[in-house]
Amino acid sequence: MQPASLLSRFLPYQLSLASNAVSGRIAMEYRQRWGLSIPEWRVMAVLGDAGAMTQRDLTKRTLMDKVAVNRACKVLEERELAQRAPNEQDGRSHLLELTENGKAMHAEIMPLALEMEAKLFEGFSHDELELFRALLERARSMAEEMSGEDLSKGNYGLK
Amino acid sequence: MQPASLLSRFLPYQLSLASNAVSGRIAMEYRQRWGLSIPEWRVMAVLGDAGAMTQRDLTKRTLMDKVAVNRACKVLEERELAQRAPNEQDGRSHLLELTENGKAMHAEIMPLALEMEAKLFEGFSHDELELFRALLERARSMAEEMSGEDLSKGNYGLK
DNA sequence: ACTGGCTGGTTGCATAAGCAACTACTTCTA
DNA sequence: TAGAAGTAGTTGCTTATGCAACCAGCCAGT
Repeated sequence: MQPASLLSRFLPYQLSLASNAVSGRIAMEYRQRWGLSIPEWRVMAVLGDAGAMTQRDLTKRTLMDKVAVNRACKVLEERELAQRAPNEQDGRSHLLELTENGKAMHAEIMPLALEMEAKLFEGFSHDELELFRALLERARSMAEEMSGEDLSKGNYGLK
Repeated sequence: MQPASLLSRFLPYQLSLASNAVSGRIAMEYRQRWGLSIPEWRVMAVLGDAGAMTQRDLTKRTLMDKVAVNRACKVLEERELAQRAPNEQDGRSHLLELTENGKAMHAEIMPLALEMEAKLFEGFSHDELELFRALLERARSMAEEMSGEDLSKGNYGLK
């Protein structure tokens, strides 16, 4: 029943399982309550937190693919949660910002996010969580450093 | 340049970034060296570790979707890394086992896996790594427990 | 032994996500 | 200031991945 093999002790595997479970749980919550995907949620979180910005800024902030950002923005615009204003500085891009609807949703969304985070990691001390962050950060930087490329998006180095 | 927002402190987000980076790095390695995907690699790891078994056993051991297991097995069989023997106990299934080629590859693959794991997490003590495992395990069980379903495979509760 | 329900495996369909290519605009350089 | 080169955004294509549906073989209860 339980996988008692070498695989189950393999840390990258455990990391993948935990990430999938957590992401899946959160995705389900946002999808059921507000019909938002994770990319859409991330864009809303950043716009609500930092105010109007271009898609380029959003890709930097979220570390998502520019296509993912674009598609998320399109959906948010169609749902009238965000709107695009002309960018005076650069005619190629627009400034994205939350609408009143979007701001209202953002105000509901963030508390739930923090609540879920707290629930998922309850029972661990502040120090343990900081160590956890440090380990995650280190694993990520080691993985990226080993190849010099950004591996977070399915580009398996086979351009 | 750097994302200095609330999002970047959100633990599920950090977890996702780390997992993607690590998985991407490992996937690249296996793909470049042996042309194996992660599901294929996992199946080989389990078969090499625990010997012949059915696809059903493999889904239990790897915690992957049965379709993913099936497709991985099909590829391994076509590449003559694994073969299917009739299952005396149950006419619906077959027993999968590594071929000589498969065993030879397995013998190369596992050391590299452990080496990569060591590299990714070098600089942390044994205790820190055990705590890391515990945190990952806890996050996973909390996420699964919250919904009572298996969320690891993209089923976002919308059956 | 037969029938209904169950389970392992397989296939097809739908969706998500990434890359390449393209357009429109900007910026650099001569 | 004209042309070259670079960049933001967009669209289309390809691949990966999950679920639903299906088939074949197993196993109760009768």
